[in-house]
Amino acid sequence: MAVTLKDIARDLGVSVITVSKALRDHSDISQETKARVLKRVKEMNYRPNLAARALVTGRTNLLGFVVPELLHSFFSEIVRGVSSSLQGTGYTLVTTSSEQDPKLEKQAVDQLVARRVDVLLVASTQWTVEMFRRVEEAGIPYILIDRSFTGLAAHFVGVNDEEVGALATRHLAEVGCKRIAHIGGGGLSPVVGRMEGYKRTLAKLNLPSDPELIYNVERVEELGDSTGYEATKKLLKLEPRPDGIFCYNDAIAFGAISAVLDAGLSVPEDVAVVGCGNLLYNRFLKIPLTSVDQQTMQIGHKAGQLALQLVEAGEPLPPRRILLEPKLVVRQSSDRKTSTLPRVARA
Amino acid sequence: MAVTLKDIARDLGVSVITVSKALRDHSDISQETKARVLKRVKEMNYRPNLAARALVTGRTNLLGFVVPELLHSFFSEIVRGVSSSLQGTGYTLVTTSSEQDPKLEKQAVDQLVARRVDVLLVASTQWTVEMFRRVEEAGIPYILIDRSFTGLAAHFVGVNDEEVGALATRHLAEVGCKRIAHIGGGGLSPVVGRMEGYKRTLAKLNLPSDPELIYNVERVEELGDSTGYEATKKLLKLEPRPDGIFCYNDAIAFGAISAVLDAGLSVPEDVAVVGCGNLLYNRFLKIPLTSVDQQTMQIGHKAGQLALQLVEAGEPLPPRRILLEPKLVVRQSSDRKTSTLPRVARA
DNA sequence: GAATCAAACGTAAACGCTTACGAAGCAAGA
DNA sequence: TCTTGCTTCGTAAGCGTTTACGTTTGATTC
Repeated sequence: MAVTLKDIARDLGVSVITVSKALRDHSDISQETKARVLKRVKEMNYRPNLAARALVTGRTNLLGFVVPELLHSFFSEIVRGVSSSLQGTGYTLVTTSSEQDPKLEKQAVDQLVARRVDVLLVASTQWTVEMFRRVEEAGIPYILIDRSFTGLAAHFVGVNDEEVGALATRHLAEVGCKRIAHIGGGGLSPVVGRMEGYKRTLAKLNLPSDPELIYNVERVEELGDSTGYEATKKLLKLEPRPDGIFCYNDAIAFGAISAVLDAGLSVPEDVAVVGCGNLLYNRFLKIPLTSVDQQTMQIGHKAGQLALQLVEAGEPLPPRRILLEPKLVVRQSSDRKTSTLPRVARA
Repeated sequence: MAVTLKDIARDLGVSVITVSKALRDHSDISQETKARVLKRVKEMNYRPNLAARALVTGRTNLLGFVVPELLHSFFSEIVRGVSSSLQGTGYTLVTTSSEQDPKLEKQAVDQLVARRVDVLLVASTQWTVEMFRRVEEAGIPYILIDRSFTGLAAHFVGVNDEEVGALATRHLAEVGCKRIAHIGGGGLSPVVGRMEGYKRTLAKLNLPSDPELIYNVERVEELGDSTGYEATKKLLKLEPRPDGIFCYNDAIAFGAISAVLDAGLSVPEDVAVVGCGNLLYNRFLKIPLTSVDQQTMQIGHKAGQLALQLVEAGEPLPPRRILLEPKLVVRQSSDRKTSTLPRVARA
């Protein structure tokens, strides 16, 4: 069916090897035959059989990327960034969603390992490190995206999550919030990091760091709008009531805002809300949402470049940790104009 | 590095063939040896080399899917639906975004054709049919998703777009709109179909079908919120002003609503707005958006199943056309409670 | 004019797997 | 005893490519 090297070789009266070499311009081949080959290749619309090549070279030219979900623009944008790095390189990106399910994630990783992808990118929902040990055994280099693990010396691309938490918390303080709550939870590194940044900042500013101001979810998949709604309903019952909420992500913040409004209170006057991720349509929301931008495109782009380096290197490289600086994007949900502290840039 | 059939065969004192057959349980192999093989395979954590298998069988167990973009939840949900069909089948889905660019789309398709994917799914941004001829030449079955082409007898999964247009337009009429505008344009089949449904419905209801009520964009990539904003600004200048806008998609509707509000008018009282696609967070918007749901998950799911049928069949099947019924989801942006016609179900 | 060398091309083998066919063993029917 | 047939396994070949190493040719050197 498809044109093979053999077809071209026969057609030109040379050996298969000559054609093969000409295509990857080996120094072995004369300019003249090289030209003849390339011409015929174009005419016959030859496409190398990548499976055959993979078999002999041991490289598939496939990159695997397992993300927790694709419905929000957050990971979609990271995927987009990775793709942009791969554009024109001949590498194909295989993206799989784990649907926030650690078991599905393992299956997806298994699939990609079985496919012998050259590099694996994972934004993991995993509790333990065991899965990655298996990837290591398979000899496949991998890069953690957005979420890292203590005790796992691996490549990582993401943001400084303590800084994320600090930015958000400090901003809420700046607009006059005195009791700042936080909705997060679960063991993921960004959750932990942001919580740290939140606590540290509260301490630094001498604001109350009351445990009951922190709402912790059990599992990752609960980090969505309905959780944000329920959590906020509970937080609003506290005495005294929190006047600012820092949410682990934007979806939670959507729910939080709804809950505040449903309680007959106003955003940002009674309660200011800040999310993380800076999703695509935050500015069209009921109350446009202030959010910590994590430079998703950049994360993806850098990760893609690192992935290419790892394949080119051909041998394990010492773990790199690429951290991007988060940026606060102020919108109505926190824009109280009652600044008590020096302000940060807005957008 | 990795365990091969040969390793297992040597280990068990049988031939490679026997192991191979046992794994795909051929009738050729006795229950006993089959059991021995499977046991050892598990112990040694053997994973077949899919590249090698692809080379000899000519099937890669890869499905390709080219989408226009992944940032909105629309295509992400379709991807999710496809994945759900593939779950546990051993097929891997390769999703690529064309970023609404016909050239990039061609490149992406070329890549996937070169990879010899077993089936190709495409939600195309193409003007012409030429690209698909090349896919046909390569002998790769393909399925059009969401967008079809007249004169291209191909498998298709999507909604009845005339019905989409009719649903939206009829609804706007039902809530009392007398001058209904439409924002769409470009040559894509859904655009054309919805416009048809819109016009037909206006005619049926004896409402004015004024050409100046229709805003046509030139190119696909313009079908976004900024276009919606600009288009609506112009539409609002008409005399008499339109009191309802049916938008080709939700992103356009976001912009439309913003423009109406910025003009000092109210939604839905002065201008009711309806979008299409029913994106994930429509209900959290400034004005929760009424939208025609296109059953994205279902589209993906059906497409995945059809794709599997096509591979299993191994030969070209007569083109199937799977049409899902669109459903109107009424929210605040059109909820005027001033019904003049019998109402449709709401959500 | 024999030895040396670089340039240009080819041979052999392998990557890991499957498909088609053949062979060995044993039981049953003639 | 010989054929027939079934079960169970193995042999041979090939999928399309690359890598390592040969071979040929003509030019260069002394």
